[in-house]
Amino acid sequence: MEKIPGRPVRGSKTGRPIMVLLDILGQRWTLRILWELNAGRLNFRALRSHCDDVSPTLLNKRLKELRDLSLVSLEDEGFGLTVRGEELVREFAHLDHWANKWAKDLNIAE
Amino acid sequence: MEKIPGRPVRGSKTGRPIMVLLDILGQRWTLRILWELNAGRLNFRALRSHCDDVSPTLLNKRLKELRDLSLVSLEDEGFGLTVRGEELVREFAHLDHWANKWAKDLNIAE
DNA sequence: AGTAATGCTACATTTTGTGTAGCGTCAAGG
DNA sequence: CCTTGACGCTACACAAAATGTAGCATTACT
Repeated sequence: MEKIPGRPVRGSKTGRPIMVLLDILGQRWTLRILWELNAGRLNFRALRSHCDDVSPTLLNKRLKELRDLSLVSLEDEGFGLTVRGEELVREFAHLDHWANKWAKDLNIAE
Repeated sequence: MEKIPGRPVRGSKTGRPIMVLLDILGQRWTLRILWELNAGRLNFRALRSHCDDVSPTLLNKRLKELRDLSLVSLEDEGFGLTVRGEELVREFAHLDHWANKWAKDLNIAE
């Protein structure tokens, strides 16, 4: 079934946009794909290798979803984020920095 | 296998913290759990019902991971975010607002 | 015609998630 | 004491999702 805000989603009968979003981002590789595309456009095979050779089956599935949701587009230069996609990634753009700090703290704490 | 920054993860041989993080957040219910706990402490059963009755098997699994990573803690008042967990959620705290705008735009565009 | 690159599909296997029932522990009430 | 109820959590059979490998169809260039 297609995932669209307003439509109920696995894990939420309401279809509240935030729940749809969390459901989508909580699928394997979705976050990673957005992350990799944020660094620049890539064609299918290049994106695949950037994503540690995720299976093409799944990559294609995710790209379809992301394109349906207007977060990713495919143009001559390859796959890339739409304006909306860029906006979304910007919302958690500090994750990289945070993750490094977190990792450092964890190593100390354990 | 345990998920810890520095350790290779499904989808990344390097173990770069950001990759570990994206891998964890990209598991079903992880983002949602953090989101629900961000609104306040909850006990196991309450959290479960907030998460649309996710299976206890999985909820327990996720909570274990999140506790290992010092993002969630269990105290007398129930499960809740640690200081680090709160920090993390803050990194994408604007998602709710963004998701509403996104949903509105999508409905117009389709 | 031959070669190479593109996005993408098929399919058998493995991994992950689901749903229901219920266990073991503990604290309060009768 | 002995139920009763709430707690975190586990067992297990079933279903869904992800993986990995091979390769197809199309386009463009030689």
